[in-house]
Amino acid sequence: MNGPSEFERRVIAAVRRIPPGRVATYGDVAALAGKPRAARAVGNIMRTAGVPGVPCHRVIGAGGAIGGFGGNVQMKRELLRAEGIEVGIGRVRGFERLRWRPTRRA
DNA sequence: AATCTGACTGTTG
DNA sequence: CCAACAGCCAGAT
Repeated sequence: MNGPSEFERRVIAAVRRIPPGRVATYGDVAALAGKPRAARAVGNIMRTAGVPGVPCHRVIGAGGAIGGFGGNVQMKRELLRAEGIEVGIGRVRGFERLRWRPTRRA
């Protein structure tokens, strides 16, 4: 059984070092992993990994799209709010959108 | 090895 | 401002 690939490990490490109260976009994490264009792959890893201790709820879409959270988007929003990030409800390509603006570049 | 999928993103209409 | 389309990427089947 193959362990996590280097890319996956890098992505997890990047997400892991996102400080509380701060967030990063999938593109930012991808860039930190060395592939600024692999935002989609990052999302896939978040979806499959599900590693405890990784604040995956701090990773959001570039336009403020909250993405997913095992379908518990509400919980993800609550977690972000618990970290002092007030979010509003909007709509970005059919997904929920946060009112706050991502830092763009961790 | 080829094909499909999707927690993305930027551009167009 | 919102919806749809196209482009890109790594992992899974």
